[in-house]
Amino acid sequence: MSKNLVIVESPAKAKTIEGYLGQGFTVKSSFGHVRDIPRKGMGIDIENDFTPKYEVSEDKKKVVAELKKLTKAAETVWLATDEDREGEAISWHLYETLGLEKKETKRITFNEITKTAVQNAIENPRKINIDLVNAQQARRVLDRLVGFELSPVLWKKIKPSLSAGRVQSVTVRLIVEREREIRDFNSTASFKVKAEFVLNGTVIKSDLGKSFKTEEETLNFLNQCAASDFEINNIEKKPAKKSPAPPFTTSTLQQEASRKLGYSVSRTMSVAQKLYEAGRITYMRTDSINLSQTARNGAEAEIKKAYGNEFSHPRVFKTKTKGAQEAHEAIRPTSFAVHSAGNDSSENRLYDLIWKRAIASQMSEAKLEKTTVKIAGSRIQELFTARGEIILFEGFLKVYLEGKDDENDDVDSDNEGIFPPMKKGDALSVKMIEATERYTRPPARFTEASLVKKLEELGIGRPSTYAPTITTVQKRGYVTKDEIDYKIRNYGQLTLKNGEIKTKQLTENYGGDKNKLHPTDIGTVVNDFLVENFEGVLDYNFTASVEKEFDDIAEGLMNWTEMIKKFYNPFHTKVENTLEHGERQSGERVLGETEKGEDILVRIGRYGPMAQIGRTSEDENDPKPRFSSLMKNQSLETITLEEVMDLFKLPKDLGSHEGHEVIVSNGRFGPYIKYDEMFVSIPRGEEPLDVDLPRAIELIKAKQEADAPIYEYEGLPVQKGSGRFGPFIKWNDMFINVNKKYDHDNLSDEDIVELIEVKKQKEIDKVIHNWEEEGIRVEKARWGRFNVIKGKTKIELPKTTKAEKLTLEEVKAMIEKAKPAKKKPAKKKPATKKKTTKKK
DNA sequence: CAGTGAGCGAGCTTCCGCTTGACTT
Repeated sequence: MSKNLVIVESPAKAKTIEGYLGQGFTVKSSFGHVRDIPRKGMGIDIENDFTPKYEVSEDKKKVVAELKKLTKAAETVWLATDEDREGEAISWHLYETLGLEKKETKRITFNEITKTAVQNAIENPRKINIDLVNAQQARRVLDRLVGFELSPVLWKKIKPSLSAGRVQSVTVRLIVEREREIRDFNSTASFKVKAEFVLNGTVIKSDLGKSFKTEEETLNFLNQCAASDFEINNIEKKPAKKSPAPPFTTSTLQQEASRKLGYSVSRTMSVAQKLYEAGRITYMRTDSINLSQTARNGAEAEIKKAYGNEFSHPRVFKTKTKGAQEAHEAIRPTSFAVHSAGNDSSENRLYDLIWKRAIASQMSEAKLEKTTVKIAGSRIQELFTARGEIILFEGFLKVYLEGKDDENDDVDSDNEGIFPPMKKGDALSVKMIEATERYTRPPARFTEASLVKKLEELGIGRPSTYAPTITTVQKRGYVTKDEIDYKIRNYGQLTLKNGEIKTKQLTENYGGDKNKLHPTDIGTVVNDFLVENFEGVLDYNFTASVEKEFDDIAEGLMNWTEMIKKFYNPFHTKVENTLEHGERQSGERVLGETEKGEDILVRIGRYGPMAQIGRTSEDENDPKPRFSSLMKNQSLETITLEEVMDLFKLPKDLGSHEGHEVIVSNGRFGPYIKYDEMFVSIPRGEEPLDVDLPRAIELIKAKQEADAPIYEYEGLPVQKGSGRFGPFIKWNDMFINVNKKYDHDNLSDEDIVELIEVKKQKEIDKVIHNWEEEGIRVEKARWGRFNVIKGKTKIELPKTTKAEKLTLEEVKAMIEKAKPAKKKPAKKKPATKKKTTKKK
């Protein structure tokens, strides 16, 4: 047993550091926080100075037990968790749970993992900083109070199981408000003019500073152009510089990987995690843009070697990010000498991006020369402008240029670089002048990455939570990335060529989006409710202002329970008031009424957004209201009366085909055709009301073909398909992923047999118990957990379960206990039976 | 939940941050 036990947060870090410390030191990891407020219940003694009740988290019991054992054997325990608020708290929780009062305990920190930094830390130990710990407790308690008091208000006033919190609710707010900006945006059109001139055989592209409101004005202008002589009016040359961006933080890595590689933020994180575990890059959850001295030296050496001395320009970057805690370095390669790394192409590409960005940050500026040429026409007032840029010295551009989010930028008339020799007064001939009608564009919807950028600017959330937050708001149904259909509009184009003006009418798509975040109806209703009643917490500056107070607590200038009390008292009063007086919210909008005077309205129902004709009345003899779900691409805020009336035209009987009825309807998964026990989805963009019988039969046939078995194995059909996790084959109710190794379109019979056999063996391997006569199985499940399965009932058991030792009796008892919790809809009462066919 | 949109109402849901995990349709 080793004399010294060092505890860090991450196992990969533990491995590295153990190498630096050598004999006499054992380095272990806590895997993050080990203790927390219980998952269920408030877990805070509000009456008693907000004392939090802490317990070792279920999935950390094993880790804690092992650390306890090692602690006993060690002479000195070194708490080497991160140097920020959460890290300090982890150390304190370890101190408390491992019983370190009786031990020689030292707190050490380093914000870079280099040999000198680690050895330095060992020579300069300190004590746990309880002020910093208290700042973390305040953060934790505040988040629990906000989350667990606001959520129940939503359950009562809107819908059960909803959630609210300091971070997620503001995230949703950003998306809801952006959508409203887009909806309310007044798009105006104007004619933008571009021209191509020729000088000594070279084409010069340019554009006009002014745009024209009407076609008439534009035509007039082009007529003047046709009668004009053009000449160079002015030439201006200006030197310019470009500097490299700092190395990556979590947020900027997510943005660039999204722009340049098309990765989602969670994919970026999991690919980066692999590179980190392989020792290729430094820690990927960081808000720092700082590089260690060792790293800067490494970069300098590599730049000089690979590109030459003149390309090297060592730099130290200072963060401007609000609330940055800088417990780690920026994200960089562990060795700059390694130009390429990773086990597959996604790892390769991300590593390449990280390497280039970090290297570029230590390289010289690029030197440019920008040229602006003004061109005048004899019969027009306005000047055309041509711009060019020449690179005099590449500098960092040799390896890397930061991407841009697409902006409202129609200017693509920049010349590639060099203009032909020219002087003021030179005559130009017109190759073409083109005026195109362009609409102003509303702000862009957020992508995952641009949302992360915004959150970081507001100081909301942390590197470790950006990706999970985006998942949460989607999982709660507040936000989706569903495709938004394009609309079509006309625009005009006037072209002057060879002295002749031609007019064209063209069409373009607009308003559609793919992979962009937008709110659902429930997200919008929840947001409006929260903003109206809890403006303080939903304020974009709420986090920033409490962060300031956390800083004061960390400095020892403020008492944490005082701070929480000051927040909680008015907040809690507001919660109580809202519970008592707040109205139930359903996002209801009355769109009109029928001839009989019944309301036609839309609102959120038990199963989502719906339309309704008539109201439920007290009198049982009154007719029941009619209901219909909204289509996926419709929303409460924008649906029209006409669209609502169309909904009630479904289900629609199209007639029959080969002895079976063909019915068009709208369901949980969108519009579909029902035909002989078979459901066929109607493709996106196709109006269900426009589908006629021949089209329906076409779709049915296509589906039958796609579903046709591709093989038969042990008497059961094998089908193929493509789902959320890529291509699969289906056999005997099992989904079997077909990985890239196979050609999914042309699977051979041998491939199919192999895939099935491998899957079958996997299924057998994960079974721990199988009581066949009872129909009960115990199987291995994800995260080291176990599942008890009986028919459709599935109970998840924690990791710590000794699954092998479970007896049938114990398992049966579990199933019994679990049953009442599983709410099963009541059996259909014969009394509510409806007619099976609508037609008489 | 791919025909729904109440029900008597019990008992449930929920936060943010720090880690890794390696399954799912």
